[in-house]
Amino acid sequence: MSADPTPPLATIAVALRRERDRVGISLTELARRAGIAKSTLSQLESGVGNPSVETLWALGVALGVPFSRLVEPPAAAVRVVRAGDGPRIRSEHADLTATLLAAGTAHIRRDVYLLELEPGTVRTAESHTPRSVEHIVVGAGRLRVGPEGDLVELGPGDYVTFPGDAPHRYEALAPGTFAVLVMEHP
Amino acid sequence: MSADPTPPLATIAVALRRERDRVGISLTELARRAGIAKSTLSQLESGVGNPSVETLWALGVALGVPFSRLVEPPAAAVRVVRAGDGPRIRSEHADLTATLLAAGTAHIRRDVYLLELEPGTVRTAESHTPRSVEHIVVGAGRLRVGPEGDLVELGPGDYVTFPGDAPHRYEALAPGTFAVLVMEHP
DNA sequence: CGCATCTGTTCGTCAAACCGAACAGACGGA
DNA sequence: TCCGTCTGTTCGGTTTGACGAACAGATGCG
Repeated sequence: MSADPTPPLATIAVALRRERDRVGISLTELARRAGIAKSTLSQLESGVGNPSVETLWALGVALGVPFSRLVEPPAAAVRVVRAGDGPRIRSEHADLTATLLAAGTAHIRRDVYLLELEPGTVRTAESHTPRSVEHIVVGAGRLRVGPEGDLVELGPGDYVTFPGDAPHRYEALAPGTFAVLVMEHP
Repeated sequence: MSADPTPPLATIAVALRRERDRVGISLTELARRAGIAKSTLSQLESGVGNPSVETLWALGVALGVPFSRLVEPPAAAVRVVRAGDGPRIRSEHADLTATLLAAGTAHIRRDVYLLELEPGTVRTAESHTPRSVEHIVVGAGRLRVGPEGDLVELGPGDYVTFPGDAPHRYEALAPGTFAVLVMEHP
């Protein structure tokens, strides 16, 4: 779990260009939003220069991406898991099934679950590993979810993220509720 | 939005001190291992100064921690993005809106999108960055998606993953189709 | 004590990051 | 065509981050 020994001089250049293209704005516009000189940005995208943290931070904010996305340096076949397929982890406490869709690898700690819940019971999770984060998107039904004291109600298409290392709970409010859960482990 | 507006000037200071204490080495020793002047490190731990990326990167390597641990503020708070909210990237070619929900962090380069599509048009993507991977879970409607020649049809709860660096397409087959897209960038 | 060696700090110098303006090229409208 | 406005680039001038040495304080050993 050591850090990457490659100084991201060139990585920053391509990352800036990639993220800027994603947002779809010009170099001039990005420089204006970030509050930096466009000459500076031009040189950064050209791969020359060693930006200060403040400069790169401002760019990250303007691009709407986390800072690390700009500095961390940068395989698969078609696989389908139909609803109801896949290895299931059934909760013994509540009417809930968690289906592991894609387990993370060493470098990419990422688990994608499909949650299926039925109303009437509450699924509580004490806490996961420190600094873990949960992302949830509801596909159908209604879901009351979140840390104790910060519960929110979600409908189809609603999204919520919250720390996974604090006690939290899931509770379906309508039949046929399902959601996508992306759990990050540090 | 997603990026933190607070410049991590002070965050870096406490992070450096914390990680250095964890390793159990002196300021002088850390400066030597990182190949930077100890005066520079002293000022950084004092909260003054705005280090360059190279400098901070060297410190991250010497400390054996990922770069982002030195700059990212501690934890994630509860954040809700209601359906229809969030910054949208609207396609000009088809009836599709992509909403950026959560950009990835240090080791985990992952963007979570909520895709909303209407039938009748086809959204084609040439290719993203090499080795990128897409994960899709359909929330409602029907979706025909995948690389050219390997298209699959998905209903609510269905899941598919495929390489993102090859030409692929999205096509809604029913009104009100939406899906969760998790895109990984290497 | 006297000296060595560590701790982290402060100071002067230099290279470089940053800025602003001036620049050439592309595109669109009158 | 001519003008206006966008694109991104390159060029001096100013600001500042990084360096190395000199510094005071703490600890240890003969």
